[in-house]
Amino acid sequence: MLLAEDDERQAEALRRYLVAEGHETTVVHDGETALQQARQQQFDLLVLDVMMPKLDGLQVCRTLRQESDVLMLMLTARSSEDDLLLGLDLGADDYLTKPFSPRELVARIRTLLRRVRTKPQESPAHRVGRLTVDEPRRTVTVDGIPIDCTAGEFAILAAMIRQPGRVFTRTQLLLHTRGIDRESTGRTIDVHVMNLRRKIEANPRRPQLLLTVYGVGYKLNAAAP
Amino acid sequence: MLLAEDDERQAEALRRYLVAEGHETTVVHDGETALQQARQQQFDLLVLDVMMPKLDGLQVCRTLRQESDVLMLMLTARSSEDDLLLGLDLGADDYLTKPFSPRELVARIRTLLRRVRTKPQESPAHRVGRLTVDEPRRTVTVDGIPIDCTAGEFAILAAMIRQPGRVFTRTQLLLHTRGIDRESTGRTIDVHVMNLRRKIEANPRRPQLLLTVYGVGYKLNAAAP
DNA sequence: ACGCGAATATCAGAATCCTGTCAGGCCAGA
DNA sequence: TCTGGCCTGACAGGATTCTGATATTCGCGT
Repeated sequence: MLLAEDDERQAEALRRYLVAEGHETTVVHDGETALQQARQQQFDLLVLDVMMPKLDGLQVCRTLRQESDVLMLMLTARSSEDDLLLGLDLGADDYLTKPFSPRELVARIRTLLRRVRTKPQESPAHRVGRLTVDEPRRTVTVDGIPIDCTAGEFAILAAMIRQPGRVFTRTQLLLHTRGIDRESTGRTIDVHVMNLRRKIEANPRRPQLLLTVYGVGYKLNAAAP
Repeated sequence: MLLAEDDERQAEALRRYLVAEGHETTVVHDGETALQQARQQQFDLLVLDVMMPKLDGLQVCRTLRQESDVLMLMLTARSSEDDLLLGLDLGADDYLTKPFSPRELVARIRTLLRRVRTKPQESPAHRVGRLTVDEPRRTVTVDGIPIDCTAGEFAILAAMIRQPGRVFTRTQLLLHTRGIDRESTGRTIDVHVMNLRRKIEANPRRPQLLLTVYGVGYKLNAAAP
């Protein structure tokens, strides 16, 4: 779970509450970092304060909703109805007005999570052919043999194995490695892919798993032995 | 959608609001009838007032949650936190305290529905006759046999299969392949179409799928075997 | 049915773009 | 400071796209 709240004291109080409830919680203090983290890691839920430096919660919400279906719960000090409606319309899944009790936050979180958890039974480790990627553990194996991956390499693999077969452009992959939406004319992604192939492919010259889609980007071969 | 609210005046006001939003709405005035209706019909969402005759909203919620995963939104006049927590823990998906504005109700409903609707959205593969085009995967099949396409060829097919039967001019198709508006007097598109026909048509000389519209451009035959 | 001009199909070489790969510099953490 | 990872720019080989020229087909008027 990601908690984005710029008031450090309040953030810490909430974090303890959440951890006590059994939620692994990452805390950030501004919108930009929140966006970056959310793009790099797959959280089960984001708790976003509306008022934050650099990028406010509403902007983070709107931006992320374009890219993902992750659950988002907004916190606001303001109680104006318009803000509330705006938040929900932007794609937030719930909304809480300060001051609120930690118990209520926890209850709403439980409700949101129950809704998604009862639907897709997600297995902890993704698998495609002889390749497995375990996101929580950050481990990669090929034929059961563990592979050492750097952070960037893992981000690319994780993004791709979430939707095997789907084609990702370099820009999309950059989003997952760096979080920031930055244009890059360079060969960054290519280099990462090359390094990955050296690690996971039997013959890096003839990739079986990590395929290139000429003129577009890369994809994982969903139909691999 | 099922609306269970014992105050007839308020029920009618909400019903109008919901209908205006495009929701087919059934109204009942007590918990027993609500339960009965919900068991008979499959609603996309139940809006339950907590205070109702015969069976209150919390009881309806608890009972139904044993039997189904239907979305439930609770309305309550009481604002005590305990009631709120109870409602959510019983399995409600959202909770609204009176007085609330109809706009807020509508916004929350939209949020709840969006979440479930975006879930079973997994088959974005277009199909016309024996041809299928899967955009995220960038795959093309004819009679289930995968076809190799270049980026430009795929762009043309994808554009056309989004609106089968519609005629595209060469200029429009160029826009899809090159992205930018660029004048071309040449035979570029014709060449791509020819290459495509070789790949997807049984007899490229007598196209069945990718038809030419003399003097205008090309189209996909929407009525293909 | 026939012929004519215009539009399209086809071909192959040229021009362009894309990727794989390498080496060097930069940056942050140990 | 040192190390490992990341980014950048350059280059070559290869795939794709474009460009003309030429052949074929179409629409239409006779």
